Parts: sequence; structure tokens; C-alpha cells
Amino acid sequence: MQLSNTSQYAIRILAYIADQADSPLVNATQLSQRLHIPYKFLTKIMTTLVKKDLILSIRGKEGGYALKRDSSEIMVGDILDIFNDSIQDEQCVLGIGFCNGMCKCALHDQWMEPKHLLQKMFRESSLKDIAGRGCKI
Amino acid sequence: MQLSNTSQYAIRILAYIADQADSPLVNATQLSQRLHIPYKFLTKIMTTLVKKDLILSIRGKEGGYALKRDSSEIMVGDILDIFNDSIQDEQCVLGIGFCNGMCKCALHDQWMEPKHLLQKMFRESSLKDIAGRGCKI
DNA sequence: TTCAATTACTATCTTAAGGTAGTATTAATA
DNA sequence: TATTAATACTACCTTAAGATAGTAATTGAA
Repeated sequence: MQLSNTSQYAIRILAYIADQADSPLVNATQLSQRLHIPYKFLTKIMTTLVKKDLILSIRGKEGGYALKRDSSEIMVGDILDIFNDSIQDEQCVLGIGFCNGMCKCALHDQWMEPKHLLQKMFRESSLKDIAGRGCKI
Repeated sequence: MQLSNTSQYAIRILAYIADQADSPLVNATQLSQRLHIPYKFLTKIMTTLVKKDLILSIRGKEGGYALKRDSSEIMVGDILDIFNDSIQDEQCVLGIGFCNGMCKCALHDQWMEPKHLLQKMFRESSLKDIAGRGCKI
């Protein structure tokens, strides 16, 4: 049970850029090297983040990437949403079609509390909150 | 972020069998139909569970499957272990190589509590605890 | 002893995630 | 304007999960 590679990469990328708030633009080569993410895969993710309006990109010489909004306004949950990796309210831990009060799965009750904590963690952690915390390898 | 299909199936299968403690054996056709799991995929999972000693199988006419141990002694975590889907102590939510006190990821602190709750949920829920709870579709 | 019902085994197909390659486009600067 | 350094686009390759197909082995019972 874990986040997809792509989601993990995206969070680390965005946190890294948030961390470099002083330097205006960060480029793909630097991100790839510092975060150990394959260059071509990274640029694919970046293009997605640009289309989803989390990232601003400048093409051409001296170009690069920057956050499009303030780091306090980009939540980890927003990132997971893009890659369909966030936890939905109705999400059943055992994957049965319709898991609620009427017809709930065997683990429904046990799942509620960790699910809410995870959702809270993703919803309430902004890039500003998590940037600058330890290493980003 | 969710369990693999295979893990979800395995938990539902085992909980269903635990639930039928009165009837001696349950067969693959019944499991497949009641739980809506593709027959051939289900039998593949069953064979794995037999090899891992969670399930006892009887071949031939009148054959089928039964739990090999008491339902109170099979934990959800044991099932996830088999399919490499359990949450390890050192597991980093952002997938960086080595995430601990020395070199921790940006989400390390926020991840601790939900991680422990999930581990607890998986470690402490036995088939006996969860059998007979609602529908198993 | 034959038949039918069952699990086990082996091989293959399908799909999506993860990753790579090559080329086109953009823009600063010499 | 030519060069260079950057992102964007399109297409493809690789791998593992999920699923399927066919056959072999086992066993109870007619």
C-alpha cells in the first residue's frame, strides 16, 4: 500500500522548487540530477503539472520552471488528485462496489480512522509546510 | 493510494471462508460467484494461500478449501505480507532511499501517525474480528 | 473401474504504469 | 540572424499486475 512512483516524484519535485523560492527558475536537468528522477520521465511529469496549473514554465535559453501559486496554497492533496492517487471519502479499503453504512466491507470500521488521518495529512499539508525538511534524495 | 486488487481479493476470500466456519469446505466456484472474483484468477490466489499455509485444500470431488488455522490466528497483515502489500516500519511515503531521523523526507513527520495506525489496523485485525461484518460483494 | 467434480500447473494474453528516444518549438544572446 | 539551451510533443519500449485458457492430477461415488 503506497503512493505511485509518479505521485512521489511530483511531490518531491514541487517541494524542491518551493524550497528554491529565492532562485527564480529551476530547470529540468537540475531537478533530475538533484532528485534522482529520470530526465525524460521528469519532463513528462512537469508538462502535466504545467497543464494542471501548478507550475509555470519558461521555454528557451535561461528558461525553467517555477511554482504558479504561493507554496502555502498548493496542497499535497492537489498533487495526488492530478495522478488519481488521493483517497476519496467513499473509497473502500477492500474495493467492494458500494461500501457505506448500508453495505459495508469487513474492514469498514477499522479503516475509517486511518483513512481520515491520511486525508487530513494530504489535505492540510502545503508545499510551504513541507519544504525545507530534511533531504530530498 | 490503495491495496492491490490481489490483496483485496485475498482478504475478502479468507474473511468469507472464516464466515462459513460451520460448512466444512468452500469451493472455488462458490467463492468466485459470491465474491465476484474471476474464477481463474481466484484459483491462482488460492494456490498461493495454500502454499503460504493459510489455507488447506482438498482436491477431487467434494473437495474445496478451508482455513488451516483458527480464524483468530490469521491477521490481515499476514495476508498483505504474502502479496508484498503491507506497510513496513521504514517505508517512506515519498519513496526516498533511506528515510529516518538522519535523512528524512519532506512528509516524514506527517506520515508517522497514519502509518502507525494503518500498521496497527492490519496487525491487530484477525479474520475472526472481521468475519460476518456486512456484505462481501 | 469409470465418470464427474474438484484443485494444481503452465503458458499466455491484456492493460496500465513506468520509462526512453527523437524531434519540434521557443527564446536569450552573441 | 545563427547558435544554443531550454521546454513540449509524439511515439514507442519495458515491466509487472491482472486476467484467461488449456491441461494434468486427484478423489469420491455411481
